[in-house]
Amino acid sequence: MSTIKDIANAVGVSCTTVSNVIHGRAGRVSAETITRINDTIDKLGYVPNMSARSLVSSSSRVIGMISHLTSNTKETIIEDPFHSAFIGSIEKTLRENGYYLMLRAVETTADLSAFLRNWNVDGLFFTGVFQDEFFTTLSELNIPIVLIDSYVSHSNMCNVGLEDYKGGYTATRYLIDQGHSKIAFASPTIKDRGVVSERFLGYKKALDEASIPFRSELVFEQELDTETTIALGRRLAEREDITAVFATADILAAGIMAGIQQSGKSVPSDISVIGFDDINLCRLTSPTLTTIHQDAPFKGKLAVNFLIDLLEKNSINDREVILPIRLIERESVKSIK
Amino acid sequence: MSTIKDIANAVGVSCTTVSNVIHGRAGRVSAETITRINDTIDKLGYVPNMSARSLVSSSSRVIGMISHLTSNTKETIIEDPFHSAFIGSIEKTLRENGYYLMLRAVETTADLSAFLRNWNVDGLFFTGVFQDEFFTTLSELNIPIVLIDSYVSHSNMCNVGLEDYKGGYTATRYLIDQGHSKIAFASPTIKDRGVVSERFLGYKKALDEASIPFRSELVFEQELDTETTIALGRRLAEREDITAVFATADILAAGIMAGIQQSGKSVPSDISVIGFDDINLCRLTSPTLTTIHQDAPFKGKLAVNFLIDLLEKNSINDREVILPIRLIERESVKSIK
DNA sequence: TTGTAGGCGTTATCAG
DNA sequence: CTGATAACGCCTACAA
Repeated sequence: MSTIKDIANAVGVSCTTVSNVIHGRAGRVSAETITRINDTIDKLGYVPNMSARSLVSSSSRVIGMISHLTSNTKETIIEDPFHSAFIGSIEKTLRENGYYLMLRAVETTADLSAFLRNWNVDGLFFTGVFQDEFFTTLSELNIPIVLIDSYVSHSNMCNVGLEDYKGGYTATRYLIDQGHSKIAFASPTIKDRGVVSERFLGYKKALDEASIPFRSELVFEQELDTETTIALGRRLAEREDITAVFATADILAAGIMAGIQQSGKSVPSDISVIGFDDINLCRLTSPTLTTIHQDAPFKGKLAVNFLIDLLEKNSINDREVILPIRLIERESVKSIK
Repeated sequence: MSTIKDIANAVGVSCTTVSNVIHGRAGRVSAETITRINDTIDKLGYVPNMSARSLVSSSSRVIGMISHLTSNTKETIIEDPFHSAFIGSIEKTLRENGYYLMLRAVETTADLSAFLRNWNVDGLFFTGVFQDEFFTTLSELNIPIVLIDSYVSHSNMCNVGLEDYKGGYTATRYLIDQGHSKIAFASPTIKDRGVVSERFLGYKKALDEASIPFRSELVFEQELDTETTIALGRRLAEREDITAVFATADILAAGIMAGIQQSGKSVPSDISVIGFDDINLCRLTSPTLTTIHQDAPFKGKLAVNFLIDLLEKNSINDREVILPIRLIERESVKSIK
């Protein structure tokens, strides 16, 4: 547990000099002292005490990845298979830039700001933020924030998003092009100005363009747990007025597909299914799942780069990146032209 | 950003008294002062500066969840769908007990100990530790450590594991009971004294008990990425000397199943498949996947409870918990008796 | 080129 | 019951 003082004593210089060397303020120290100090640092195995640094500098190099717990959401973001896909790439990039990642779930805005002040948190990642009280708190926070998959914007935040509208449109349009017109829409709760609502608007747009009347009874808002999604598949299988389903998440699509199949019907012969995200699962189901692809690890990487630019006060060219989607044709959609 | 000093000034007492109240050392403070201080704390929105606490106490309430990066493992544990399942429950329980969770990937033991000293880390979670140099470092660490899924033990660590041997045995025995004798074993690299090797031993034991000779050409060690697992399924489908496969992970089993099906063969008619873990995916494939169940969130919860007991110096009844497995029969195994 | 000194917010010791 | 005071490790004016 050696400290700067130990190094200073060992070398026979003052703490200031050691500190200067550690921070690369080479101009003020003789070359010889620098090497002697560096050697001693290695020999004694000195590592900085971040608490002490944090205390004196009011910043910590701690980045929070926040998961907003709502009353009906007991799961944290971390458990969601899609989001966990990019947390690894976030940790990696942060680490390579000298930052540390804390995972934290919060229920209230008070929880959040307490957490931030507890640790002098330097920056934040947030996913799926809506235009609500929470967002207001965030916008007053005065630390760099990168929003992922959120349709809100503010001058001191950056956004990494996806062509959700286009994705919804593309999926639906594809089904229409294959001859479908009785197309169900399945998703979690459609909250205003969120990822899902954008995809929903895309769905409606495609219908509209093809002069297919929108029917609200074909919209199914569901939880994403496996039981519920399979049950939905069963219900869908019984209806005569549906030939295709657009599900806004692959796990939902897979559950629906399983439910349909368990009802003795077939995908895509009886009902076609298209998903969203292109997670690994898509290639493991039978039939394989046609879906809208997005690059989750890349999303994570972009988010970190944004945050690091903000933290290091680099100039930001844009405040927002919207990643492209693309259709991946597999086997779960049948042409009925 | 109010501090203890601010509170002290506002109330007209000393920092010491405020600190005493904050830490519930009620005996030394008058009831009236206590309420006045608490009121002011609420009014001013005081939250403790953890860096300052950490600095003076050499402990931080930070718990590290460490992911060991090896040269051939670029992925961090966090990306693994099975492990990410319990990280949420770990964060939750830690938080409820006043701890904070840092995620960190390390390559070397030096990385690890630097990290620990950077933050005065109070405790650690580790998964899949082997009897190697890394373990030696861990055992000299002198902070509470909880090992998950690791077949090494040490006096200052606790273990949360699973009946892996029994799981391997049960899966294989089940296949045998269904009339199979040409049973392949598929897994990631079998490292000595690891989860996989235990399951492998269980597999061999079951074969042995049934007087089925072990054939090393039926052992397939593979990476777990989707491409590779599907390719393995294809290879397996071409062989005449296999009627069943035991895969040590559901994602592997699912990939194999997909590969078999994509080769035009059928599961379970041509080849039976049994997995391990019982993740959600098992109910989404077609046929649904017969597997060995384990309770991942519960594993996480146990691990945290262990760690908290160690941290708070509660007496530990056992240093080790081995969670039970059980067979879940679904549709991917066919009786050929 | 190097050193001194004060302070970041908190806790603990000891004295009143 | 309450209050000074020193210390944790580090940083940064400012001084030499």
